[in-house]
Amino acid sequence: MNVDLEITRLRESGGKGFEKVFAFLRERLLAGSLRPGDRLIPERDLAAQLGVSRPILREALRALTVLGVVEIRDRVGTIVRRPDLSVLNDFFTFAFAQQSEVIDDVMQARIAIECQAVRLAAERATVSDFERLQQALTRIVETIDDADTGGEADFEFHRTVVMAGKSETLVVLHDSMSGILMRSHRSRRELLQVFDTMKVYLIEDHRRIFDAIVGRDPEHAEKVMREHFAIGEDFRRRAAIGESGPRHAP
Amino acid sequence: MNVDLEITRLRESGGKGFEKVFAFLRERLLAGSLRPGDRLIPERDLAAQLGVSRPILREALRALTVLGVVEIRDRVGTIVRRPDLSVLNDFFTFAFAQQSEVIDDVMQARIAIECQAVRLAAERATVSDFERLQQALTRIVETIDDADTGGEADFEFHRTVVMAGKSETLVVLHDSMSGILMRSHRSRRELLQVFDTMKVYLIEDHRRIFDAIVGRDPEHAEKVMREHFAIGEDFRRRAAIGESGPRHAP
DNA sequence: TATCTTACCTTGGTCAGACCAGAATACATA
DNA sequence: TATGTATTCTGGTCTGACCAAGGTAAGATA
Repeated sequence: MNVDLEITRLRESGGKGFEKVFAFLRERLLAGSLRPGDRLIPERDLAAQLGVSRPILREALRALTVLGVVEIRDRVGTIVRRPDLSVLNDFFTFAFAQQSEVIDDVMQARIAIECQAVRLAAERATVSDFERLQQALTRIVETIDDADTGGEADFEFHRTVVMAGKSETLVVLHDSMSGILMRSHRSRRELLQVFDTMKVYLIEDHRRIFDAIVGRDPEHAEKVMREHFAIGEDFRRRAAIGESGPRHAP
Repeated sequence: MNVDLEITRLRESGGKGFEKVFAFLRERLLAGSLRPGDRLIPERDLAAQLGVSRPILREALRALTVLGVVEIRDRVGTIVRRPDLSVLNDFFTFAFAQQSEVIDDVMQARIAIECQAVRLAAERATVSDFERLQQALTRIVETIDDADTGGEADFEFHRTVVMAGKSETLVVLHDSMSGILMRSHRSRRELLQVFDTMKVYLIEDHRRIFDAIVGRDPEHAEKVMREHFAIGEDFRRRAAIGESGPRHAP
């Protein structure tokens, strides 16, 4: 009954097809009358009830899909999902990719995320996190001479730190920027390897971060992490000076 | 020519219609061959070129629309947009509606952003930033007795701080979370006002943040900001304890 | 009777072609 | 040259259809 009323109001309400259907579903989702795990009625029926064609309904469902609100399972049905923050990944990828010359700016966000995450990690990390960090650290040492795998090991360590912070939001944000940072990193990493002191810096810094986390010292952990970034920035600057022109063609 | 090659690869690539089209457009967008302001070719032509039907293409375009990447203008065409933050508010709305625990987690991200931003602000803030901060501070004092405008003034001050950091990325991220945090803030703010000491805390803390920025002391600025959040968290906790049941009906 | 097969129905995935209304544009006219 | 009109183009939507595979229940088998 309740539903019928809403649908009646839906037909009257402004909006062109897609808009009204999307708004309708959005309301139902937000109001909680559709809860995670629920299965929507078949597309054909739903389309009929909403007074739109199936393609239009599917546009709306697809829109909700990219928002992570529902999941369309082939030959099964449309299931309401508990949205996880991973959909932000898509968005940030787009958002950041288009302002491509702002890598340095994105770096500020990465620093923000990691400094907070390492604090949380120092408080919340479990024994398994310690193990994972230890492994990542080992891998950094092992791959110290290789640019490719070395870069990956570096990122992996930092990612492990963030995950040890147990904040899904921070993890997602961090992952979101990893893509572009990774890309920019790839283009400069050869340069970095020319410095021999780099190796020491890479290994020692990460070990100190690890120690601070294991030592349950958030304050110190952040301090070390911040220094780590500062030194990295310094290396990068020095490398840039050696480089003739930092402009890449798009 | 280049395009043809990609399209050929597209046809071969796995994925079911929608998936491949979405992935294709995504690549073009990310790669930068499609830039903000560009108008896509007509749906009919694009669908034909991609080897899918128009409804499927529209599903993909709709998906990109909710991500804020493109804008479908009726009877005009599909225009590539530079994604703005409003999309994120949509998302956080959904995420929040179904699990209120996210708030606490998002708060960690806000702390991360602001602590980094306040550091940058201490380094980069201009005289006009100082003025804006001063104004925001004044407004906090003026609205100290009103829950509604007081909350806004509070947020405005923090937003001003982030903007003074001159990092576009941090501003974007911060704005993204403002929506959801604002909403949660609204529901608890009455509770906070019961403490008289709150007023002192609110005014003094913000003034100390302001002073640290003006004093060009990043280290201290972050410290004060962090303490500010810690105390706020403490107030919130105490308020929660005073409350009988923190569960809200959905 | 209990279990295994199999045929059928449902459901999402996709397509083709069509119609509409309004924006954009070209063109004819004053 | 300026203006108004006709045509084309574009998104918005609908209809009806076909496919492939998951679910299910009737029927076959042990």
